[in-house]
Amino acid sequence: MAKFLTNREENYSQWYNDLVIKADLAENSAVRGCMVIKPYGYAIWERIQAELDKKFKATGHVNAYFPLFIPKSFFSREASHVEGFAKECAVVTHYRLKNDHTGKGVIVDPEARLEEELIVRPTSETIIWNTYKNWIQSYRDLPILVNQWANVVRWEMRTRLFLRTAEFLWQEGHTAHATREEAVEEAEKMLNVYADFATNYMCIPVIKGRKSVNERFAGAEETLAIEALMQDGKALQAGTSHFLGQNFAKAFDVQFTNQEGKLDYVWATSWGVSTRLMGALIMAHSDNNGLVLPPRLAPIQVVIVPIYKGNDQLEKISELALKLKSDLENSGMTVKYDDRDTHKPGFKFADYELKGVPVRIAIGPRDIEQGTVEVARRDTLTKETIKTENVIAHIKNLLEDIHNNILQKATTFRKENTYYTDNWDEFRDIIENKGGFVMAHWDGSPETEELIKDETKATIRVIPFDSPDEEGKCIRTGRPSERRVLFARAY
RNA sequence: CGGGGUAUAGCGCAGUCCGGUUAGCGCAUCUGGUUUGGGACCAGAGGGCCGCAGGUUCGAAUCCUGCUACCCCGACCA
Repeated sequence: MAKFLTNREENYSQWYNDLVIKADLAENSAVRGCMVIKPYGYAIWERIQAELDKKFKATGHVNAYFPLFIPKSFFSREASHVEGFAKECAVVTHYRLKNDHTGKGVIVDPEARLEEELIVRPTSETIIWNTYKNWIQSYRDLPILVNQWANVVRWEMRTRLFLRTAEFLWQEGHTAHATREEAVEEAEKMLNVYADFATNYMCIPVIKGRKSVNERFAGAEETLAIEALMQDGKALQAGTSHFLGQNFAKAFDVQFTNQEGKLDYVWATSWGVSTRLMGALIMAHSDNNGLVLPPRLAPIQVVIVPIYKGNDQLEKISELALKLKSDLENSGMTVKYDDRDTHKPGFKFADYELKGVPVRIAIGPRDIEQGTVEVARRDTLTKETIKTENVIAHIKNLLEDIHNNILQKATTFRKENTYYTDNWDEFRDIIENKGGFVMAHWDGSPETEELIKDETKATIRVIPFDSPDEEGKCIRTGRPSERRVLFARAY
């Protein structure tokens, strides 16, 4: 089985690379660091978008679109923001090509230099706050709750499909508020939206918390994040939400008149998730047979494969298959009937397993005779024979079972790979040899975090919200600590 | 951006050291037939500017120079 995939236990990162390609999710393009997201991969992203978009709308947000290009001068307005992104910006300097005078090919027209260079957005805070300045005069104009679905570019040195690409797709929410409290509440609310989505749609349990100063977003006063644990024991940040304070309002002079008639700067948040979630989805659940997709995000939830000899059999089987398909669809499921005659059933079985389709129905002549179908589930790779009249209800329940099982499995895995330690040698041993989350005490200083990072490659993923107050000593320096924080090596 | 590796048919590779028939092999593709309850079999066929651009040579996949992309390891990051 799965003889085309690298074994997960032998070489996890090669397994991941193979899987992305073989499951037809994405491939590298002719442009360095930029991927082509293939139809099946994009279909999963569309499912992610659809569900998140619903949640954004349900929490009062609206979609809009801002430019891809940002004038260079905008970046220098917020000091730490420039510093954070300067090293990875693509810059547009010219607006025209012309024919090369030697005859072949085109060159950049040196006379078409832009007066002000444009930055391809690595994120949109600057252009958006420059715009919000015109939208906001009074407290009556607030809050502004805008999201945009867009692509952004960060010129990464080393890229991996979905996990880190030079161009990626994401959504970025940018909100403006009259009070600090309201903005803080918004940032927390959206983090909860992400956490809920990760858990209940992606079947990935996450730890919510604050980022340390070192890991904070450039320009934020506070960065909140959800962290997920991958099967190789590395952490992956699955969503971030920033409380931006008045930093961008001050940088772009966005003031409003409050109810007391006084001028004040606007309070801001921004929050986002990217196509990196695809990487999380793949790495959290999949196995040596291929993808394992959570039913709520699977583009195809049920596939029906006919097994037949000759057209007579196929006709009978198709009749039942099409009836089942339409009944399942009427019950809200997405179904594909694969009656291609160009591939054998065994090939199709393996192929849909590779692609992570949660449920497969096989119908052969024996089933027609006995009034049954064979139902196989992807997560456990088990099969059972079900009476045809029960199949709709059965599969509806089965999809729920699969959802719960995948989530349960991921939760158990995380539990088994979360360690508590107060001993530095043990800490190093866990990080180096076992991987996983390590809850340990930290003295709260950026210097100590940096030191631990240099020595172990582990960083503080988050300071968890639910980490209880607990007197202790810093794992590295022995200085006093008030609570445990979450350490791990990260993607 | 530093170190290492790779680039030959759609995919995976051999050939490159030591230049010399018509550049091979497996998978995939196409045609015909037999098949179909876990990645089918037999027979035949098609497919190549040897990554790109220069150079050396009577002659270059093979030697030299430059460029580009990908993979692995570091530094940086969602």
